[in-house]
Amino acid sequence: MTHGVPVLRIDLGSDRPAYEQIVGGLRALLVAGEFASGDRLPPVRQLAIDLGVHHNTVAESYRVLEQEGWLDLSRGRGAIVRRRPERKASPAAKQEFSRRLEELAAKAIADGLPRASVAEQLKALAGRLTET
Amino acid sequence: MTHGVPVLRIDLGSDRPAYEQIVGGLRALLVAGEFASGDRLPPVRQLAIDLGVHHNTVAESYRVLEQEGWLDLSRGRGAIVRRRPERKASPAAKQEFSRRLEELAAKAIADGLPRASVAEQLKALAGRLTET
DNA sequence: TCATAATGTATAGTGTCTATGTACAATAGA
DNA sequence: TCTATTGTACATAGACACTATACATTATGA
Repeated sequence: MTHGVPVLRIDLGSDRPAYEQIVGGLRALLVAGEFASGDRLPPVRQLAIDLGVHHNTVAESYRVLEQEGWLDLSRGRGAIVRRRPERKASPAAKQEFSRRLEELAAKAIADGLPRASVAEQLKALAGRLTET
Repeated sequence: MTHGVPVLRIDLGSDRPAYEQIVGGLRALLVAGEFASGDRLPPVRQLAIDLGVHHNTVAESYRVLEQEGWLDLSRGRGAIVRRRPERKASPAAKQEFSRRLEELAAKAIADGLPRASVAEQLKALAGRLTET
């Protein structure tokens, strides 16, 4: 009955689909190395309760991550984190990232964040990515 | 009959809604100061043809930008860029940006972009935002 | 072993969103 | 005024997001 700290939080009021927020949040944790290979993610029903959504919504998210190679899913056993082979970036992926990044920053500035503040966050993340 | 360079390009194959890509792309241009107050955006039908979508789809995008204060819309006259009062960033906006940024970077890395490359792009954008 | 709980999966239903087709209304320009 | 230009309104089709419910598989422990 481990009901420790929820792995994740989402914004139900957001116009962004819940399953997408879940995928994005978990992927970020996975990329950050927060889970070791063999670790088990919470059961869909448990995470669903924590987040306030239906368990099928969590299941859908898990399936996306399985598709991406992050998870092994099976009934009865759960969602197990997998060692995932590095993949080679497509040129499209790089361009997509570039575009989305620009749009995201523009949105933040449009929302009133000072450019300096946005730049600061960008540099901070860049630093976190290159350290070690 | 000015049919100069298209203002914008979108990816019709993307799972991202076309109108959202249009909004995001135009907003980025607006934030970058590519349009002066009083400039006219292309008529919905013209841009629709350039992008390969229905004119109502472009119209929906224009309406979003009008809602955000970027445009003045009216029949017969077109979509005119407006001077837009700066707004004060809500705490939620800052947190939202932070979260989205992390997820975006994680997605890029998951797609195979080297962390160094992602960091590079982040720093490059930060530089562009702070110059001048 | 066997019953039961735990866990992911399948399917159907409902409401919303996205994009389009078509017709309409307001403005500009000759 | 007449016509072209431009944004708008509304209906429709299809896809999508989320939920309810039942099912299949695996683990657990008596």
